[in-house]
Amino acid sequence: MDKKDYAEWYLEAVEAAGLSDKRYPIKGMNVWTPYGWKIMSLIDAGTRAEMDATGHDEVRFPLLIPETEFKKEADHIKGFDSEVYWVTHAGENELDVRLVVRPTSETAMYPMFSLWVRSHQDLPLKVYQIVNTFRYETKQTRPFIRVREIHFFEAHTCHADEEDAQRQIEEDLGILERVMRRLCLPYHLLKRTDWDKFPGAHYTVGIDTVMPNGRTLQLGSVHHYRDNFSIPYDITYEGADGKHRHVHQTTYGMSERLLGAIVSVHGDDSGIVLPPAVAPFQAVIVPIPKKGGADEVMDAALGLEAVLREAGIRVKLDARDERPGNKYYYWEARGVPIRLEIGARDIENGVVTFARRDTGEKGTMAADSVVGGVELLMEAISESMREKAWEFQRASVVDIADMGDLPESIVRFGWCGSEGCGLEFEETTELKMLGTPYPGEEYDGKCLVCGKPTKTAAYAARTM
RNA sequence: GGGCCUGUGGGUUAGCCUGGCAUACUUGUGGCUUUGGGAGCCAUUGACCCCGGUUCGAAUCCGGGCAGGCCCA
Repeated sequence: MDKKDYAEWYLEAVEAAGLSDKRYPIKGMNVWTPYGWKIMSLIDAGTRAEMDATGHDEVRFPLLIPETEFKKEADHIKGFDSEVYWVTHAGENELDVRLVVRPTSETAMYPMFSLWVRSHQDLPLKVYQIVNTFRYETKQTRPFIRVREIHFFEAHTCHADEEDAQRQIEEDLGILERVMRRLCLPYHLLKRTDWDKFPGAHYTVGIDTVMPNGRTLQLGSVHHYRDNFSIPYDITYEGADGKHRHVHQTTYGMSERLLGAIVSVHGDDSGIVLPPAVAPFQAVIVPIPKKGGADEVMDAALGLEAVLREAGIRVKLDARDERPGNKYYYWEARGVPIRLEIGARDIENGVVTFARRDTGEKGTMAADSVVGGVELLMEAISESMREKAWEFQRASVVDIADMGDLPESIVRFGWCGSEGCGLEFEETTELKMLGTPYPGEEYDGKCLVCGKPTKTAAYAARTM
C-alpha cells in the first residue's frame, strides 16, 4: 500500500481494514461490515451526545415522500430532480402519487413541522435524525466518499426570526468543532457562492477538508433557510402579539464521509489509523509466548485485558495461534491506536511494551499503571494526529496571483464577489469555487479576474 | 446524448490479436514445522458475465443482452 497513489491506496486501505464490502450488486450501495459499522456508530455516538447536550431531540421520519410535498419548493426540486429515486409502483398497481426516496428530509419533515409549530412557545423547534438517504450518483462511486445510499445525519430547526436562526448556525459550528476535535480532523468553513448554495437555502456554509491528493472533500454543511421553506410549507406561529408569522429555519448535515476523511487524512502505507475516540479497539494486546512459559504469559495478558476493560478502555486480546509479527500487520491495517506486547522479558521487568500506531514509536510502561499509561498515550496520540492533520490542511492553502500554473491544493485569491468573475474563474481554471471564509478573514487585494480592489478572499479547489 | 474500452477463483491478475480444457500472487481450508519481540513450509478447494452463432473444438472470433470504466458534449 503506497499512499502516494491516493485513489488506489484508499480502496486498498478500506478493504484491508474490513470497513466495507463493495461487492453488493448495486453500484454505490455497499455493505457496512462489523468493523466499519462499529467505527461509524462511535462517530454517531459523539454527534448524538453533542446534539442532546444542546437541546435537540432525536426523531425518525419515513423514508418516502409524496411527490406533491417534494415539489413544493421550486429551487429544491430543481436541485434534486436528476438524482432522486422514485417509487412508482406498489404491487401490481402504478401509484397515482409517486413517492420520492428521500435525498434529504426537508420535504418529509416540513409538512409535519407545519402541524407541530403553532405558537412562539413551540419555538425554537430543534430535531435531528441519523438515517439513510439516497441519491442517484452517476459519477464513479467510492466507499464512504461517493455512494448512492448515504448514512446521513441531519438537524432541522425552526425559529421565530432570522436572528435566532443565525444563533443556531453559530451553535452548530460549536458542535462541529467538538465533533471534529474528537475525530482529529481539520476543516475550513466556507460560505458557498450563490450559484452553488443548497437548493432553496438563503445561504450555505460548507465544511471542507483536504485529501492527500490536494482535492477537497465536503464533509457536511450548515444552511440558513430564512423563510424560503416555511412559506411553501406554511410553517407559521402565533407571536405574543397575536400575529402570525413564518418561521426561520436552519439545517446542519454531515455524512459517512466523516469516516472517508478519517481513512484518507490519517492513514499511511500500513493502512488506516484510527483516532482513539472512535477506534472499536483502542488497544490490542499481543502476547509473546516463550518456551515453557506460555501459561505465565497468557495469564499476564488476561490480567492486563481485565484491568484495562475494567477501566472502560476498549481492549482486545489477540490470543490466536499466529506469529506475533502476523498480528502486528493485521491490527495495523485496522488502525488500532495502541499495541501492547507482553512477554517473559516484560513480566520479569514489571513492564508492558507499547507501540503507537500513528508514529510507530515503541517503549515500555510500568505494568502496575497501565490504565493511566494507556489513557495518557491515547491523549498524546489524539493530540499529535490532530496537529499533523491541521498542519497539512493549513499548508494546503496557497495564495495565487494569476490563473495559470495552478498547484494541486486549495487556492486563495481576491474576488470582487460578482458571479461573472466567479464563473469566469471556474471556467478558466477548471477549479470549483468553494466560497469565502466564514465568518470572515482579513484580506486586502484585487479581484483576480477583473482587478477591482476587494477585501474578500475566495477559496477554490478541485473536489472529490 | 455521442465515441472508445473492459468483464477470468473471495480479492488482484496472465492468457485473447495468432481458437486446442487457464498463469501467478493473495485469501480460504488441511497438515507439518516453529515456542514465537515484524508475515515459517508444504499440500489443497475455488473462475472464463449471460444468450445465441461460426467451428471437430470458443475465455479467445462474430452478433445481441446485461454490468462496469474512460473520454467528449
